[in-house]
Amino acid sequence: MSRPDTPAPRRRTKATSIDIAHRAGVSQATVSRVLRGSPLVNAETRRRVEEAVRELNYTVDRHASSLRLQRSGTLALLLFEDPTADESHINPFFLSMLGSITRACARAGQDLLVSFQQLSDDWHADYADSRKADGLILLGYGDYLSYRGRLDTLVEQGTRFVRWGAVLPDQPGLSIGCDNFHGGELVGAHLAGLGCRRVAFLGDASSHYPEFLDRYRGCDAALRAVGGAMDPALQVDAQSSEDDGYAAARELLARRDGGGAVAFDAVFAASDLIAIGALRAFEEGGLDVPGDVRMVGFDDIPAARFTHPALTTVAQDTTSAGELLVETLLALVDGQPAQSRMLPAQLVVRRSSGA
Amino acid sequence: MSRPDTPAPRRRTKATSIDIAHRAGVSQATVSRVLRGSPLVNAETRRRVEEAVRELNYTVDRHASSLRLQRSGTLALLLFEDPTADESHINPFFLSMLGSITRACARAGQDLLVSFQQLSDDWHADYADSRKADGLILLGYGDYLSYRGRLDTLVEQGTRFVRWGAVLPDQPGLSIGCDNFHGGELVGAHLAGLGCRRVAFLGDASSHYPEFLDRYRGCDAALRAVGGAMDPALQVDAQSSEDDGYAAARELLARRDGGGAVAFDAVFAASDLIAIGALRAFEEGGLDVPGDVRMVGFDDIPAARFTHPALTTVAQDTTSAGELLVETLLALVDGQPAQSRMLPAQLVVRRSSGA
DNA sequence: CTGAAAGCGCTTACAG
DNA sequence: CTGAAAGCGCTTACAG
Repeated sequence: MSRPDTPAPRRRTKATSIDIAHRAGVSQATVSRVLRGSPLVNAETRRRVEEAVRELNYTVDRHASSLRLQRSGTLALLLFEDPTADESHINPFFLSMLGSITRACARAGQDLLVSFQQLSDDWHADYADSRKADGLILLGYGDYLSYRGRLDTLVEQGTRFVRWGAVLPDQPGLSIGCDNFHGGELVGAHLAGLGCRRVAFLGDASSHYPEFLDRYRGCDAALRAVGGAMDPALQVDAQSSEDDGYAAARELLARRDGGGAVAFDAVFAASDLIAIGALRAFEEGGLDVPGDVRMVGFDDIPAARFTHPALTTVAQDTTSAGELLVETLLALVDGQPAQSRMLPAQLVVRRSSGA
Repeated sequence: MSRPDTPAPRRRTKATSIDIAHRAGVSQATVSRVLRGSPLVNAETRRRVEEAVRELNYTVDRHASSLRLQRSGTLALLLFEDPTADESHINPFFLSMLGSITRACARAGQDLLVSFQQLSDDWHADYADSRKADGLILLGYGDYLSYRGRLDTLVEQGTRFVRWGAVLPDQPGLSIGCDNFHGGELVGAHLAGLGCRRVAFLGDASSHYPEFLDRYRGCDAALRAVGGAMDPALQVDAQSSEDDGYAAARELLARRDGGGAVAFDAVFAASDLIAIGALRAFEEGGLDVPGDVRMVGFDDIPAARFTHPALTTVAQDTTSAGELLVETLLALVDGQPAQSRMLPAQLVVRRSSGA
């Protein structure tokens, strides 16, 4: 613990490139060159500067650098939430996207600013305009048609952004998304193979929610291949929460038992959270899964392995998704060509479908 | 789609305060005063400036502002991970902390930089020194003794930081944590009340992992109150993953059936993830929970509701935790008094303890 | 290969 | 109440 007799360092005041320059006996410009890896620096000079940098524990001031470069080295992740969502819970699927995006940013040497937004907030102004971030990653459920206009504004303003969601033909900006149609097909084919023909769908299936709609259509296509089809009487709206799923399943039971008298032998829930809510409603209603009804979800959130019975679902590759989102956004920021992309979906069979 | 005949805006070049000044017919300094809410501005002047700001969709450039103010308005969350952890999965408990911290930052008007770190990385340099953030929030499991030295360095350098974890007496910097000892007591009292006297503990219970150690000791204290005690022969190391829990439970079974011949009537898993792994091991081993063994976890992660049987556990108040972490860190950054704090723990009884 | 200088876009003490 | 000016800490074209 004895102090060596080096001059007492002035704490609190961080070293600047000028301090380094003095110490290394060069100009401040040369320090900057070394730090930015310029090739026009003599090897010995470089060595001296690097030594001083190490001794003073110097790091480039990011604000000064960003101001000068007009580039922040930072990406922002805006996670949109349903304003009705429970304060403390975020859809686990997005949480795992957040994890993979964070990792992808780290690998790409980018910092990541994370923010939860209400769809109603004034987000575009905040991030891109103030140059806090070079580009935006947009993530979240929500009514697509209601925020589409915002995307147009973003494009108009020249903001660089990539969206996670349905990959649609005439869409503003770029999107990375799961191949939801094929995911739906996998579900439909799986259920059809098990003899199901009356597949209920829990989830909005309109152009307001294009991801869900694609899942619905994919399932429909697979049923049609065996002479069946989805029945609109078996579709009940639900957005994304467990409670939505619970309510939707109750509604489905009411239709079956009420005047509607519609029968179903399987349920395709548009998300795992919806499926979990539905599972609860069925358990309360005395319906056995998969005995009486087979159940399939979508997303493969961690909890899907632990539901009772364990949930058959469609996994989206969140690791690749995060990488692709970051990669695509950086291409955009660098003015390089970039395009929307769809990622493969994969069926994960567990007990709830009784396969 | 027809363009109104407004002059074609020059895109790409964001407006600066000088543009606003020209438009409002004032000096650039006055624009800055208005934007920072200075009281020394005439009401009419203020109005004109605000109008120009709106018209040009102006936002203050954060880098310039931060450079001048020597303050970034940004906090950084460093999430440490076990280097051995599965790439794609983060402990759900930390994910929910992340959620609450993000919200707390938003409420406090702070931006949040999120980064995953290995305990071995050179993190302190990166964030505080480069002034990317005004302060750090440190989150994560890991061997406390092995990173303690880093905390000392942080303190020495005058870095502002708050740590989530065990609140220890002689600790460098401030910590916010759950009252782990009391959490353990709740578990011990609950199990004792159900007649258990032989409680196994799955988790490291050394000063390397002070949070787990406190949980262990709390449970021990509660058992002692009824004339029992924890038995070191029933403690098996496990860090935090499900696989650790699985392995630890297997080891426990081996001890019971092998030369050790140690009996147990309950298991207290140091985390829910460990409990979930143990549940799997017991199911494979043909042990019924809670019939043969009662099981209690810690954290109340979302999946705890869905395990089979549903997991009795100790909930930590992540919402308050996030708020307190941010609040405390901001006090530190502002040079105001701040202190370490413990948050209450709450027992959540579900089926796995057979209560 | 290196240095002196301009300038990125702000904020605020200073002078009126 | 307002403006002119200095300066936050960098990066890089320019001139040698």
